[in-house]
Amino acid sequence: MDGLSIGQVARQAGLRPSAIRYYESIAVLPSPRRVDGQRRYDRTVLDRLAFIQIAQRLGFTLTEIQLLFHNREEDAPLSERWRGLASRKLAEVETLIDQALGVRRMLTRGLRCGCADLLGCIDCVIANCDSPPGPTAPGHRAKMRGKTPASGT
Amino acid sequence: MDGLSIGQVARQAGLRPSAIRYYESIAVLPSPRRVDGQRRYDRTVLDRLAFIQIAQRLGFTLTEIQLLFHNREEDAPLSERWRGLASRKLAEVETLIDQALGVRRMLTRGLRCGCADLLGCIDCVIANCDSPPGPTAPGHRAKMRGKTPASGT
DNA sequence: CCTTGACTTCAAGTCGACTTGAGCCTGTAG
DNA sequence: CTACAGGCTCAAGTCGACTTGAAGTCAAGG
Repeated sequence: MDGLSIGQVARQAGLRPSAIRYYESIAVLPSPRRVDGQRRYDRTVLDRLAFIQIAQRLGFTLTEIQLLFHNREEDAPLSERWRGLASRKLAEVETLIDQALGVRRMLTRGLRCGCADLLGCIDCVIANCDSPPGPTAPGHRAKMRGKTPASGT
Repeated sequence: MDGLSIGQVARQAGLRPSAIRYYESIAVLPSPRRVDGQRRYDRTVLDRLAFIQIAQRLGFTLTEIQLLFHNREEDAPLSERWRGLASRKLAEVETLIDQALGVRRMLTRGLRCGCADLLGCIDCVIANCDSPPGPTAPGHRAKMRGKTPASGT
């Protein structure tokens, strides 16, 4: 058969057909050619979907992803806006990576130390101790505070 | 004043008071003591909130976070369930980090190369080229396929 | 005194990301 | 021929995570 059906694509991407139709409806995926009214995709769509899924996990909204994809449309100064968005997102991804490394540390430590839950572990990890939920090591708290202040009006 | 008001906490955490009340209502935050009917927090709540925000960005749901926090309740074999959840999450965080590194590469390359948008860049990056959206470097596509198949019935 | 601002509760609304359902068409297998 | 597995559209429903609105309490200040 010449091209993938929506079902095949869905299966290979780990999605439901409805999700793919939805992506198309919001222009995150291009509308593919039709054979007899049915969508036919080529394999490159799988790369797109893979990227979309990862980007989503990284906190991109579908709207942002859509912008990343075809910013060329419109009268925008061609790649200019893309670069803006992309570099902003790059920064976000970098801080996300930092934070993820932090959480990884937290979880690894948490699993190694004796805490019964994160409540203990947070203090424990913040205090940089490797040991049980002990009384409390002194003051160097507040470390991973680094969010976007944002959230206007 | 003895303890932080909900407004102060919200401001410092970059949230709205309503979000904090919401967290309390779903038991992600413990119900704090009240003075004259009003909530009074101590500063440790800020650490909790910082953790919550990061965990959310990493894809944890509030429900999961709630479980991470007080798994000690209930008849669960104490830290056992916590460890289960935590190590599952640890694995997720690790693959997330990998993927984030991948996306970072993609964005950096994209910004360095001449592509007008991600459509070009995806191919470009997958093809591992450093150059413009050229005709197409040959066949080594499909690289970053590594998701959880998941998504049952 | 009365307004203002910050707080309270509770119900309902919103937004993003899908899913589900109704009603229809179509190609293949028994 | 009929059944059944897909596919199609479009509208409505769902879920998580909050926000908003209505209606009320309370303390400080002009």
